Amino acid sequence: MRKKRVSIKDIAADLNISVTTVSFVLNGKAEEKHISKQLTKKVLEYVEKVNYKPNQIAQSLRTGESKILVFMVEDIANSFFAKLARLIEDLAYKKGYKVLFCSNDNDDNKSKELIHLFKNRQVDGFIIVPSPKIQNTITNLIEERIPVLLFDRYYPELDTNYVVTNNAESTQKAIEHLVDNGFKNIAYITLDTHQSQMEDRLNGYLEAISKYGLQEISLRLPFSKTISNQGDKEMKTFLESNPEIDAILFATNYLTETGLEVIKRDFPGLIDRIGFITFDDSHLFKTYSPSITAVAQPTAKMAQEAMDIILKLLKSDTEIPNRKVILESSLIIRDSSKRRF
Amino acid sequence: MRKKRVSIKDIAADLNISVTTVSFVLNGKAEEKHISKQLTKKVLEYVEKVNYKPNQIAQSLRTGESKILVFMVEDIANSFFAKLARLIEDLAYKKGYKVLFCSNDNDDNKSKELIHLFKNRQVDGFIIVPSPKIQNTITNLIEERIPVLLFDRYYPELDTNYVVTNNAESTQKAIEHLVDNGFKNIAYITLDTHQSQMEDRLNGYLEAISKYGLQEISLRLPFSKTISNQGDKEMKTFLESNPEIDAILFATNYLTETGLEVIKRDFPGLIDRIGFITFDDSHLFKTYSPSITAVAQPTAKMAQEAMDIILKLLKSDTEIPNRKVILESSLIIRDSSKRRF
DNA sequence: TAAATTTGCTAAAACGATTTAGTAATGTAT
DNA sequence: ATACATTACTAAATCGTTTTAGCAAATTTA
Repeated sequence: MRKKRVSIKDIAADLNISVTTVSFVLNGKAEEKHISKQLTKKVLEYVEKVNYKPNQIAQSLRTGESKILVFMVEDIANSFFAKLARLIEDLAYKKGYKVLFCSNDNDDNKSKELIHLFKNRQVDGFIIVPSPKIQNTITNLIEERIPVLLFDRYYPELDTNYVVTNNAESTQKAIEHLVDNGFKNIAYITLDTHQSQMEDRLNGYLEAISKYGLQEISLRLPFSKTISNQGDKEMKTFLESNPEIDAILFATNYLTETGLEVIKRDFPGLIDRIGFITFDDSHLFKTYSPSITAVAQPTAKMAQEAMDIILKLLKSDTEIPNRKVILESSLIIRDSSKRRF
Repeated sequence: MRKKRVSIKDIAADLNISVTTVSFVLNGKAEEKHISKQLTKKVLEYVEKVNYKPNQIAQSLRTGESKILVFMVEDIANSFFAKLARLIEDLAYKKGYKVLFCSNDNDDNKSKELIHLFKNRQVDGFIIVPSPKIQNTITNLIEERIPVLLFDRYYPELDTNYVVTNNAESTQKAIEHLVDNGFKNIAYITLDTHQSQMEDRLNGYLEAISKYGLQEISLRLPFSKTISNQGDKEMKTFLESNPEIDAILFATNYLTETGLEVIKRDFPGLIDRIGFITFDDSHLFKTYSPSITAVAQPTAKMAQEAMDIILKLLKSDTEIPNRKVILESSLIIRDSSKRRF
């Protein structure tokens, strides 16, 4: 049998006063509600003594606030999202919010289910890395005036708050850098999805390619939930049938992992002859052979902006103009993208 | 103004019946409570029509159950824990539980604060990667009969449920493997903490060393919250002052990251001459140069066992015997630990 | 046909907080 | 002396469920 926790009622009974009084004192309204200094002190001391902590579930039911935020990502095991999760966790706790993380696998049904689940738990707000087509669900949230913020990707046709990075410019810069280093046949390996982050990255690549009058050589892999070895075979045939390739840009981190495997296994020595850039940095890229050039997204800033926005939404009851934040990624240049000879 | 959600009361009013009846129907007790088939059907259909979903906060308040589990780790950004988080998330959701992840930075105060925080939120259970000295807080939880499970590390003096891996045997095997490959001066780089997982790993190393009559060469770095470049300088001087070292075993993943940086930066070529093994595998180790041998903990099994245990605890009101699960890690042998010449 | 049982349903308490709308007692202004 | 304000506090409603206890009508049993 679980020991009964002390409630505000117990305190009131023990002190022979009403729960109202206790509640007022606990909520710092003693003065405003004309509770005498002595009684206030007495209550506070007793509360301290019995180590009373209010039941947050009851508070939530009464106030409608849960002090819980949801951070929904594609996959919390992905290092990019894990990193962000940690940053957001820290910022949220500082403001008295807890964070429920969940992974949607970029799947619409899962996203919707999760959102409904959390609505019923009265979470206070959502930071969402949206799957391809959940505009309606997002719209519903907005109409119900629940704070929502899209993250990492957004819907161009939907007027919402979002925090993303300058994806097009980033790939563009990456390609320019490769061109500067003498690479001419630059391949791009991405996912076959129309989500903004990927479309933007692709557009950046295409624009840069056309700007320099280069050939487009791209591989668009279907999105699959099994992240490991995604597109293994496709990449191999792609590289075999395009032997002119002298540089590759990968659109996201797990594609890069597979890419490195394929290259190292099936094309020995190639890694040291081609230009190689990936989206999303990893600790190990610094010491990899060759060290890997990466587009690093400003995770700390992204988390900070996200929290700023969601907190603002939480505070104001009145409609406030949507904020659309686009942060700059930086190209961390390492050996893999330099002409080496 | 947030649109008011439909409540069980609304439904009762709309159908001109009592909330009790609605509740019974919704909870599948229609038959047991002798609610007629027709009325049951009517209620169900109406509920479906207005898309009613019970308010879980109210349910929690009434039942004392929140359907929320806490998974407290050292750092959710650490790939080992992020991976586990995802596995646990998936298992929990299948059973109707949500998971709150939080990071304690291996700090006792933070751990305690978090635990208190969540107790007030009436979470149903805790899976905890405990910081060095929170035995008392854990004991309190147990005494309050709240389901707890220690994870990744445990307190030998505390009789609790836990899921860990065979750390001592793992490092022992790792050293044996290095010995088999002709390495003789095997260094061990670890954290200066007395937590079980690290003590066990150290003991495994020491036993193996003494078994083969080798010299102990170990570096114990103070634990620090800033994970990046932890012990950078110490490692450098350690390697400089122990030039006889021909192999290194790293006790945990972030030490390995720093280790690789130091070796690649300050001791060019060394990585190809020494034996190198790390605890915790990474995708990139497979294609690293040289590919890195790693002790891989059975994350999927760990998560599964953890959920099994916590679910059992959640179900039974009666005391059940503590389960102490020790799972086997596997040594994934790659080039870095082989004698190469 | 009376008693007992079953059927079909509901009123109201409870979970633990917050908050509105009071009351009684005292103090102040006119 | 009367009206008005202020002080110090509280009763009761409320949030949205679950659950206990119970009632009236219909049905079965004796």
